[in-house]
Amino acid sequence: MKWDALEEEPCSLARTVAVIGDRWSLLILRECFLRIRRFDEFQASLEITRHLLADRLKKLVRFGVLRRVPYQASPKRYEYILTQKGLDLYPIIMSIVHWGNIHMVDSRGRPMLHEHKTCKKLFDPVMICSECGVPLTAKAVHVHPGPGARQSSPMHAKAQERAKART
Amino acid sequence: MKWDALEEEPCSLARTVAVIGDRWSLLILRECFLRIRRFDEFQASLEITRHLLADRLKKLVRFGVLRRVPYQASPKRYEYILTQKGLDLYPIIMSIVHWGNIHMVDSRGRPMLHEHKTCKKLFDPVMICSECGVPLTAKAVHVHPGPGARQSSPMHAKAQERAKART
DNA sequence: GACATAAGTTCTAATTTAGAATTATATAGA
DNA sequence: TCTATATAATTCTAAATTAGAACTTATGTC
Repeated sequence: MKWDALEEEPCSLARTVAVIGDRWSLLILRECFLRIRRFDEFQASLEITRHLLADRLKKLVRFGVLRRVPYQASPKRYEYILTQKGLDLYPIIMSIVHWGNIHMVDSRGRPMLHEHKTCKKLFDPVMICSECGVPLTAKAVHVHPGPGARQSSPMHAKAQERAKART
Repeated sequence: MKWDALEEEPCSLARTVAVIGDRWSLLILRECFLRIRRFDEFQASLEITRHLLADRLKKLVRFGVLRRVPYQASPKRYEYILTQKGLDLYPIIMSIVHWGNIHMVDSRGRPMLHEHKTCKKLFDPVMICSECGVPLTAKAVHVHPGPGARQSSPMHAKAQERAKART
């Protein structure tokens, strides 16, 4: 499957993966949320080649996640700032960081702590149901095809049957 | 930067990206949460080459996200099931799907709908603060270095100063 | 005996990424 | 004027990764 095909898949995960599903994009976005904005700043804090950095920034701009904004007229210089669409990636970034905090830290402990300005406490993110407020687990969620669904493959259906039989 | 270096970074995001930060791993995990377990089922529902699928499954097993379990003795056959560490990826998957639902769907609408078995309603995931329960936004969070932190680079510090000046 | 199933492995060609060097445009100083 | 610096890239070659197809192994079935 080509990258371009991913964008067209009738699947919200696949389409999001087309935007952020490579390691550099996620690391660049981490920097964005840490207030990094300029080409050379990204390049200094990530050990990314200039080539790839230019490419990924272009991609993120094309998808509307970043906006390329002039900050100086002569010579023309630009910085890359998060759009609302980009800011909306925050739960993804936070849940990735949180999983790493739980499952990937070494003996020295967490590299970063998060403080909620609203309540002034160190916190972890918790994902809840918008309707009843209960924390979500995979087993408590049932998936239905929506209006944008595609027929699932025969093998997929077969696997679903086996899954049901297991329950 | 090599993939192996990512795992060693003093950053929970980078370390998680080392595990799930490529498109195939995320798509494979999507299938896992949809109850797909067997090699040929993965291969049929994703248009992945057998080569890469074998490679990625091995990686996910190595990281403890999947477990390779025999389901038939002769000939020996295995299936791949999520460990608790793997199940804990659910908030990441859900937040990725949700962002796609908001920002990437076409006119036909969402490919999938989620029903919460607990309250029996269609829902969206919401990320809240573990301490005060308020929904999280990037701007309401302040980041501190934790015990596992590394000194940030001079350029990073410079960028942070500029960020402060902007506020 | 021929064919089918499941879970891979192996091979070559195409694509992507790494790493270093170079370009473009303008400012600042000797 | 000449030289050096800053910022944001682009270009080049070599190395690594991925795509796509064919092959392997160990049964079980018609």
